[in-house]
Amino acid sequence: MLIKVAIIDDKSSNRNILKDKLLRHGHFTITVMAEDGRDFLEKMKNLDEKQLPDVALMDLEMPNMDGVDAIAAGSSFFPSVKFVVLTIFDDEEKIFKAIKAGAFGYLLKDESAENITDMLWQMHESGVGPLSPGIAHKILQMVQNNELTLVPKAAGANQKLFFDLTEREREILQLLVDGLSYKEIGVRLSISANTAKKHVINIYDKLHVNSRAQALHLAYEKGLL
Amino acid sequence: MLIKVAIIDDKSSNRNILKDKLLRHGHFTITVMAEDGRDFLEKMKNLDEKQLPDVALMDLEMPNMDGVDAIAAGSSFFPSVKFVVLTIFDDEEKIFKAIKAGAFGYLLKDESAENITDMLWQMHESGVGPLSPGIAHKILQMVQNNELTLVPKAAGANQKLFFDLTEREREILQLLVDGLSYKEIGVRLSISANTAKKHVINIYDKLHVNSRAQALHLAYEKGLL
DNA sequence: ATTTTAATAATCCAAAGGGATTATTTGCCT
DNA sequence: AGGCAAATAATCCCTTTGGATTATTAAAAT
Repeated sequence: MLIKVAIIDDKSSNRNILKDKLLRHGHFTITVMAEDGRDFLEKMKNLDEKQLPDVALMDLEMPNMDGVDAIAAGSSFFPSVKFVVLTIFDDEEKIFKAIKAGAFGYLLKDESAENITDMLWQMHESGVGPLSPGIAHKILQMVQNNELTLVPKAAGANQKLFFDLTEREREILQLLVDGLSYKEIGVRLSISANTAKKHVINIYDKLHVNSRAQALHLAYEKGLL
Repeated sequence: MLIKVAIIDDKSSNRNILKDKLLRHGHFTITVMAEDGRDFLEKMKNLDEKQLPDVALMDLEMPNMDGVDAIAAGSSFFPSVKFVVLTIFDDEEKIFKAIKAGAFGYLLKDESAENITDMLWQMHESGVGPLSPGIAHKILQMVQNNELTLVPKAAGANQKLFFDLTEREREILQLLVDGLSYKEIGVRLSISANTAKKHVINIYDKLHVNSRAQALHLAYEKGLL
């Protein structure tokens, strides 16, 4: 089974070199190539499930939309994709932001071709996010320097009592949360946009709201997702 | 030049196996063996400079004085020594405490003999603290789960992690999250609905989305509120 | 067997939302 | 003093939503 990879880098030479490295390894296939974050998200939207990458190798500094923003948006809208930073930058600010945005790993470009492919392969085998040693070290130092500190996790009894939504309605609510329009919901579920709309209005009725935003608010606040 | 190593572990079999592994590698010599933290500090006091270890491989759970306390005290009194945790424990609490105490690295005992000696050798060569991949992964997750958070280093420096929203825009995003329409936002902030709308569209621009639902999705997922 | 519920779908209408553009004012930075 | 970013506001245009209503079908409950 080939690992599907997306490559996002503003320099075409970088993209092509990386592509060659990965293809030569034999376990990877490239399904998306993009030259910046905007281009990447654009291309991801028009991708069918089969082509959805397993991994997105993301450069950080890019025009239009940088890597951190692309990871934040991408990891939110495509949660199955593992976003791995691949960059020359190793300053703490960028590392922290990228991780916070949802990066699953952080690799430095001065890593050898073998190391990069190996670490990605390891990630696929073990499910463990790849980190260049220098980055791991930086993170340790951030903790030691009190730049990072432990936050007591708010122990919350997470009870999800639904507002008597039917299964179909919960399914559609989830798509609302994901930001789809009636049309898109229709396509996704193979029903007409009109029917999708009818469901949504029924949901509003049950939740006693009258807009998407309010429905999402409730859904998030009350843990209906 | 041989790397001088201290081994601190309460089980003598562990100590001896580890010692053999390191000696077999050829680049290491063992200058201290101790069976707990207290024993370790005791022996370190009565050591001349020549014998001072470069690295201390420290188990965590030990009688009398555990590894965390030993690292805290040891890294304070012997700052030239790199303390590396070597343990079977990988729970977040222990990881965090050990790092906080001054651990320079954190290795898991299920790592192969070659990996451990290699990583210690790497550490000596590059000055970078060794981390088992599983530990690195745990730390990433801690950051992502908001269990670790960036401490405001310069007081007041308002953290805008990504998307660079202005204060006004964050304020308006919050109102979007609360389900208000342009009109309502206008009334609430004493501005025209048109201006509210302009702000919202600017927010969409920065978040790279094009609907309320998508904006809320990002806001919730990435904690922009 | 019949009633009820859920899912499907369509149509009409008014309101709100999204996008592009242009313009003015304010305060901050150099 | 001049330049620049942010907040304010309006207008035009088109799409999407939200709401109400009606209708058909399949499945579940009574």
